[in-house]
Amino acid sequence: MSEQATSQKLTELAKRRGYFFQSSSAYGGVGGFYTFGPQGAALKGNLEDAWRERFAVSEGNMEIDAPTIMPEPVFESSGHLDTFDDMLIECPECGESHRADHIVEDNTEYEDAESLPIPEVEEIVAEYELVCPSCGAGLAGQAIDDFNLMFATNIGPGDAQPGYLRPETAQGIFVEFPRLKEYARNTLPFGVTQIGRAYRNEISPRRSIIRTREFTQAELEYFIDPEDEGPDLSSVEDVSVRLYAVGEQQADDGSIRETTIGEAVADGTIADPWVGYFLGVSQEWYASVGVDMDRFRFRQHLAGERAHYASDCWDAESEIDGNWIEIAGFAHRGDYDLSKHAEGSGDRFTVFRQYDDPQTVERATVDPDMSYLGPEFGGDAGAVVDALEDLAVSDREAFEGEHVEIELAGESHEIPVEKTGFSVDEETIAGEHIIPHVIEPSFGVDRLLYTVLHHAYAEDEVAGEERTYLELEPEVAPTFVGVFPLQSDDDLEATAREIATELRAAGLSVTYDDSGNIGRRYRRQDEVGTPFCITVDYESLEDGTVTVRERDSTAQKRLPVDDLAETLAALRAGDVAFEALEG
RNA sequence: GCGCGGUUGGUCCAGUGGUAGGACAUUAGCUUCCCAAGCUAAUAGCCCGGGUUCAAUUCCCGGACCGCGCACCA
Repeated sequence: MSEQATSQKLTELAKRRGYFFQSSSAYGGVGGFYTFGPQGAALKGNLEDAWRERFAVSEGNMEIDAPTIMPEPVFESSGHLDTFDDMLIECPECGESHRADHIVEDNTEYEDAESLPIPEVEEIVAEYELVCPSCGAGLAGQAIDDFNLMFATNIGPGDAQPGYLRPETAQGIFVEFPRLKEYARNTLPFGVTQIGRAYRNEISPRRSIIRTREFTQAELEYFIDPEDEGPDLSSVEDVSVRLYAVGEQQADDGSIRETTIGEAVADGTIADPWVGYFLGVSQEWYASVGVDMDRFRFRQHLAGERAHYASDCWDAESEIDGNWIEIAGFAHRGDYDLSKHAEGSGDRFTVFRQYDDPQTVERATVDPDMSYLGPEFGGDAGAVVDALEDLAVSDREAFEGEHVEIELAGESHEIPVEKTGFSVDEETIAGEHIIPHVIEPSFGVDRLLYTVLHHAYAEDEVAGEERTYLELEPEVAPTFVGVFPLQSDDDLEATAREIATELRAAGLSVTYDDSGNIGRRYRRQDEVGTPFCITVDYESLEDGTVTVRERDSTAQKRLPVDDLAETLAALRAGDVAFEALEG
């Protein structure tokens, strides 16, 4: 079976069995939007729960849930208004679209064409007689399209304030930093997670749910002290990883570096130990939810590819149809985001770092007697105070005599020292305000879901009949167990329904099915990836046991109904293997 | 956004200037003591708009959507 065929079969299966499908198709459909069906929504929820458990709960991080619409100034500060705004110019000859700002920068002395207004760029194109990079046709007179990847909207009625649907969830965390740091009791490091939707008005959505206009991200923003030397790597240093670092990419000979997190951090391949830590945690987590590690790697961003503020950046990639797709990004963003929001908002986006040993400094200050300076200098009194303050800092000795001399507008004035309130005090400085740095692991949930389905897709033969099944991990499988009566029979059906009800009460995702023969029902569950099926037969009515059948092996065991909920819960949690069960 | 190809029951496809057929799936009944079996029946479809025509699912034009290539993917 070719990879291409797998992808087509998977899309067909996803539609037929309720994993995902094009939205609004009754109205002709709309590009780049997908609805997750009953199975897909459950799988997505399970993946999000697993992510939350690993990256929020286990790590001791805080989860928040911010709005998807934010006002324009947020995106002015974050840089998205500029960088998500493309100037496209279309060639009248060959019809290809190009970035007008790039053409201008490449062929003229203008260096930052992106920041110029569109009419000006159009003028430059005409003035320099710039041509299409593809076919050489002249571009003068062609209109430049302003294309912003962010969805714009208005907040409130009337002269509403402009807002945008967030193009990434991260800003919802960054803008709330001043409050979030309070919840973290002003101590670094701390992490904040968010699982939510983000929106990008893609020019050309493609390839099923891999590139859509509305998608779900699971992001962690981990705030560290800029001088932080990194985490304890002992829990991840032995994790084997496949790294497609800059060197391998430049060699372009298909090589990949097989190493461990510990080694890669030690030899500097992974520049930042925090990034290394999250790569290790993520790889193990990906494996636990069913990503095939033979079709998984970490790829380092090339210098020209990463954002200017990111010092080291890696993507997690999975292989689909022979292509590598990005399913997560890991970036050291420095203090870029918090600095920008501090600048844009005027709020303080810092944490107070106490020194190990408080520093004591001597400070010379003045506390002038205004009842003297006021009458004496009138409107110039304020300027006199400023001059005294400056002088206290720059020249304490000036205050040693009876009078202190200051210059004001070229004139010299003498002021009695006793009226200046001059004093030298010891002051203790306990620490300083610092802007934390941010490590950002950012996961694409939809692409993960697609990868998990793709990697789970399997075909085999059972008793001479072809079978399609999804080898989903029990922890994330949307339906965990199917319950069937062996055949049409009131007693069997009643017992089977009872068992289904009990298992649901125990918190398991159960489906009941009495339609068609038993084999057909097994195949139905195989195709949606249900890991276990339970069949009630006549023996069950007598001795209280049922057949439990495992999806991947199709092996069966007879197990007592009394322990069923407990046994299944253990199977789901991975505490026990099916082969190891007595029965 | 450009180019090429495509769009017919739930799914995958065939086909036609006189409004359609198969396979699988689904539902009901029969059968069936563990892997898509069999029999009977039922449900269900020509992407949207305009044009040509006595008549358009079919031909033409435009649009939407899907796939692939180019571009884009901070």
